[in-house]
Amino acid sequence: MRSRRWQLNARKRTVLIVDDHPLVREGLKGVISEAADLTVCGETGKIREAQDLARELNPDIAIIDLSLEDGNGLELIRRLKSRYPELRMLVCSMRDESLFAERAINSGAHGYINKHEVAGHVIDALRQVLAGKIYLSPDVVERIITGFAHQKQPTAGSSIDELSNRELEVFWLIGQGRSTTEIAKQLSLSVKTVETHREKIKRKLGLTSAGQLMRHAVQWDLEQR
Amino acid sequence: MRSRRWQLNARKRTVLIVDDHPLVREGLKGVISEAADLTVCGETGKIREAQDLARELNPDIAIIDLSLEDGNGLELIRRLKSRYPELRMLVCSMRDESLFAERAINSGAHGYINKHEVAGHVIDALRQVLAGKIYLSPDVVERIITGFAHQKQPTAGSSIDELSNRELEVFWLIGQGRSTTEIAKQLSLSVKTVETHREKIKRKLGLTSAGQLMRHAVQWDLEQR
DNA sequence: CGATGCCATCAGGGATTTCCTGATCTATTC
DNA sequence: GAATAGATCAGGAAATCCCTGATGGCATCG
Repeated sequence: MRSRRWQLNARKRTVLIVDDHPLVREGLKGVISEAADLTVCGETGKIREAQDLARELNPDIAIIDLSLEDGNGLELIRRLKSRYPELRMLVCSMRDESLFAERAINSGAHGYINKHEVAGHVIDALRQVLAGKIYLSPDVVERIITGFAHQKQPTAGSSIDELSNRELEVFWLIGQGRSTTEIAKQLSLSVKTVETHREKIKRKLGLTSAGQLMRHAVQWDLEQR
Repeated sequence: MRSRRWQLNARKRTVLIVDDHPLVREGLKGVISEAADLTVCGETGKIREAQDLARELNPDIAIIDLSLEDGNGLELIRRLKSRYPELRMLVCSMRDESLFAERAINSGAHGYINKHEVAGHVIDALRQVLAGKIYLSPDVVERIITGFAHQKQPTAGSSIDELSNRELEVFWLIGQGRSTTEIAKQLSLSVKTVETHREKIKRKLGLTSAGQLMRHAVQWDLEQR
């Protein structure tokens, strides 16, 4: 078996699991335990515990879900990043939106994989991230690419940062559930202008329909706590 | 003679896992494999496959998630119930609303447990359901009881459990960002029918526009972690 | 300076969705 | 068996979506 090599020459890399679903943790443990070069050193579903465990166990990599029992995974990523710059972080979320992937990467994560992906991909993702690379789910990559298709270079900023002030204003109002007419009235604009803003926003965020736009706007709005 | 009757005298009870998260399936397999009286005979994340597997494998019990790749778990429960009345069914959902527990039980399920519960409870739940009992998560029980205590609320509250099963299904799909046409296609319905469902939902929830409906649906969907 | 690019504004027009009303059939309830 | 609720679908006017294109303002850069 080729796995012998790892066992002989290198210690196993340690993985900390942070996910608020016990069954998902169980699944991850099972899958990871089959990899000869990886071992799970700890698990939790809470942000506070995750920080404690990171300190105590000093893992090589953390696999982090975005929705945790006591808060937002993004916040955890930022904290771990600032305190343990060497720690690799792979986000494993059930939300398949690049919206979150970008935010996660920007917050300091090194990869994003969603739970619907075949379990086998997790090992690949972990190894790639441990090797210093960035791992993204194929569909996330596609989404990001279409989102940045019209740009010269993929800047590190979130797509939403690319919105102009006016566009952001419209985006925000969309997130409130306002109709095009209402927005036009509130901003004293023509309905046609608002429609154009919506088109621009969609293009910049790589969205394909009004429904998608609305969904992202609402999510973003709710994310702003 | 041994006290462990099932190990000697009875075959292991077979479990079919229906869940659209590969990692959760993995976790369930791991947990169930530790029970001496239970064995996993099959797994899938799709309604169609679930029906096929139920026919081929004739499991003793199915553990079913409500959100599946190609539709609603409640629908699956109804179909399995009508075709295999002997089949026991335990719902294992990430949605912790008693709303769903009641609907699941009414649709023919024999238990409801949510994924946040400790993995150990799953075995208990499976055994109780196999023994002919109804299993409900403690918090679900509590919710139902308190719900009975409050009984009818003033209609101004506009609650989601006013929605019929079909309406809830549509509401759910709206929250996923699906368009009316997509929903119609997925449910094999006329667009007009879906439109009517949307109208009904709006009326029941006290909403005034498509935007409001979308916003609430997305918000609700996100709350179901 | 002139070219270029981004921004904000608005229009045309066909395709699609929304919104309101009403109809039919079925199942359940009282 | 009448009443109520659910699920299904249709018609038609209003609103919107979506794509394309246009205008003027303002900045930057070579």
